[in-house]
Amino acid sequence: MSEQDHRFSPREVRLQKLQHLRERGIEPYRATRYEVTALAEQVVSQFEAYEGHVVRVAGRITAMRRHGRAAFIDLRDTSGRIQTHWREDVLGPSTYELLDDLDLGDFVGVEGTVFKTRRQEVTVEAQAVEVLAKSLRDLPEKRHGLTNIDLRYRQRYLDLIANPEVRRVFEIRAEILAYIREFLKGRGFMEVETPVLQTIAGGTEARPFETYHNALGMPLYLRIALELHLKRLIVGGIDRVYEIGRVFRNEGISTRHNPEFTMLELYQAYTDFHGMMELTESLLGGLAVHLFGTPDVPYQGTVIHWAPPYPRVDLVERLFEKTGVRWETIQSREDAHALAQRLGIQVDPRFDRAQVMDKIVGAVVEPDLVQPTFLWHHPVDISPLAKRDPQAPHLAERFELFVAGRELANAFSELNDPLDQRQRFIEQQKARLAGNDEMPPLDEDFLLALEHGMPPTGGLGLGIDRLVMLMTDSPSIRDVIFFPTMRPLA
RNA sequence: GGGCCAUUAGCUCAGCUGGUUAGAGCAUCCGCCUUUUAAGCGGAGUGUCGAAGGUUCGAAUCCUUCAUGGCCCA
Repeated sequence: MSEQDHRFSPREVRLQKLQHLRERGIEPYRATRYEVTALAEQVVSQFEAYEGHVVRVAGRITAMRRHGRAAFIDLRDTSGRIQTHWREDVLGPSTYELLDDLDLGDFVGVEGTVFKTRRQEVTVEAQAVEVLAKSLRDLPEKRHGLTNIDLRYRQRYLDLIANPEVRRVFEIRAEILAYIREFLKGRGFMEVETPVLQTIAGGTEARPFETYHNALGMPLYLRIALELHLKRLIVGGIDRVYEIGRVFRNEGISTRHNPEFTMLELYQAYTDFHGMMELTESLLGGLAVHLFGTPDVPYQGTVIHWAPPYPRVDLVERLFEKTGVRWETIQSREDAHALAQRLGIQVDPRFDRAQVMDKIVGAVVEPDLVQPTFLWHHPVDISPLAKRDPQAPHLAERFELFVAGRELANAFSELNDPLDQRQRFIEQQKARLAGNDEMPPLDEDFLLALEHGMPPTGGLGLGIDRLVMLMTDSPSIRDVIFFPTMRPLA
């Protein structure tokens, strides 16, 4: 290396080192396997068992402390960090000089004897080393890590290297998914996969992404919900069925919204929304205890108590308590906008009655629901797929679960009256024609399935990303999705 | 869509009431160092100050527009 090296970029310096290694007969990308006999964390935590024995460890170099003819080289593998010690008189000058061409970020394998240093650090005294891969780019600075939030999402691998706590969030995410699958298996549910590409994106109200199938010569849409296909499977006799899958909504991006996110939807025949409440409480209470050994989990400064039972709050009654207004007295779009104005709630003037009422509930009822709470008894006119309450036919057998003021789950006694369902779809078409472009088109194929007969069924949808946020104390949905949707760099 | 904020070295950041040649730590490069661990000691270079215009004798700094991102609102 000459004194002119400062004129080269970090990448150019590393390319020169790569070339130098090759000139010495070492090909850093040739190694295909390295027989690892111990993980870093094992050697450290089980030092007594490993002391004096030879181990083979492999990992990324995260620190180099050189002391002339000896050096401490930290390696990081999937389990953690271990220190290795390289001595020129042990390795021989030619091997020891490899250090001149190694950088932070390179992968090496080290074989050597386990010992403890004066400072009582468990260390591998290298007897043989092997270059396993060279890194051509600098890693983020180690003291502060990578804090540029944009880069953390765009180059998540650097975030994972620099900020070890990030990995913990995704480990919990994986554990949550595993627990849900285990729980549902225990209750006799079958996991299925249904189409992502659909000719009609229904099951909720949202703008879909549109694409085009060349061979069929027709537009297709990415699903916005799992609902309508899973109900077809209920019709087909799979009495307990669920899917955990990605759904796509062509809407804004925020700390709570990513255009693609993960939903759990499950359907159980011969039960209703009360059954779904019991299942939801049992699932979530058990999950918290499984993850943390306690049902009390902190979220953004508040402790959430996940243990069942959760309070049931009647939406219409709570709205009346908060505003003095009964939902059924708001008959028109104009009434709804007038109420919003009286309450000082800003709404899009183009909103129809149901959209305005939804906004009002969101503003006056939902923020108070910090501890897990079932908000139930939604009006039928905002619940097009839910059964009517026989005692109050304008209200639906439906609930939404709120936690930390946000909707986490949505469930109902599924509407299985094909004629009522058709009428509700027709109402949606009126709203669609009136300009509400979140309304799905009428789905004749689904109605055909319903007309063949669907048993009484309880259904539940639950936002996995929001659940992971709550369980990992993450303020943004981007903290629980490895690669959130980002505008590409120019 | 609206408001506020941010963008300076590979990374984390200072500098901003306009004023000499834009700084620090980590990382990098050179030299020394065989039990260090934010190793240490000595030396060196970091750069289209997000982009384009404008004001000015003079702009990282002030103004405008744009780009990207963040937070809040819709």
